[in-house]
Amino acid sequence: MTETAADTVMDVKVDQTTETTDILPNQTIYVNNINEKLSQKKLKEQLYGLFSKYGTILEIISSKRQKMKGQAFIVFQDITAASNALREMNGFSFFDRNINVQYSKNKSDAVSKLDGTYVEKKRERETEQEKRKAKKQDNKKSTKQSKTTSTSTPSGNVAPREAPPNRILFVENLPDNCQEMMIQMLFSQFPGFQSVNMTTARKGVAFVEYDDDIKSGLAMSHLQGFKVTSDRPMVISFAAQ
DNA sequence: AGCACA
Repeated sequence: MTETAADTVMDVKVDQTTETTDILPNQTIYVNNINEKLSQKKLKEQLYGLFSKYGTILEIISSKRQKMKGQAFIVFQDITAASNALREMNGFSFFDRNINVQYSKNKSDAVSKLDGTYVEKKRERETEQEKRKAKKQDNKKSTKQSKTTSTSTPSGNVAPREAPPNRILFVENLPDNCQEMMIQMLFSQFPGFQSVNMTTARKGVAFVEYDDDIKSGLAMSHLQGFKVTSDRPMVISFAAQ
């Protein structure tokens, strides 16, 4: 009796988890497929009642515009609250509709204002009507202005750097008297924390290492703009490769 | 279906 290994069939259960992982975690959740019969006031009341158990809700945004009907943004204070709400409430039957819950694509203004990263408005604030007309004029622009003047960075205007996700965070705009222990206490409260490195060569910056770039991103979203001192919001970016 | 905050 010889069993050939070729006869053993691997019974692989194909788990087609249809997770919407195309959007990064966000402390704001985007809800759609909401019954459009609800008035704005009633809608917000109901959403508050349903979602406040997951954590502090900073704000609920909904609009009566046709484009925005049946949708709402629920801004949580914590990303974990948003995650739990998403997990539990996606597909929930709400006034005879199964609501769809995702992370918001964008950061809410309410969050940016708390972060200190809120930028008032773009210079050219285009209404949606103007956008349509300007659409045709959307030709090539000289992309050579992408150099940011980062020679000297004033303490109030440091912007996070554009970099792909990295498990190591680059933290800057820290006050001079900021010590490594202080940074560790802040960042170690988030899962996956590994270490802090502050080089004496550059003051006011630190590198914080996590298990992976998901964990580091989560910590960043929590601590972005955190003011170690009242005039110094820390600026966090993914470290350069 | 549809990602805004005036």
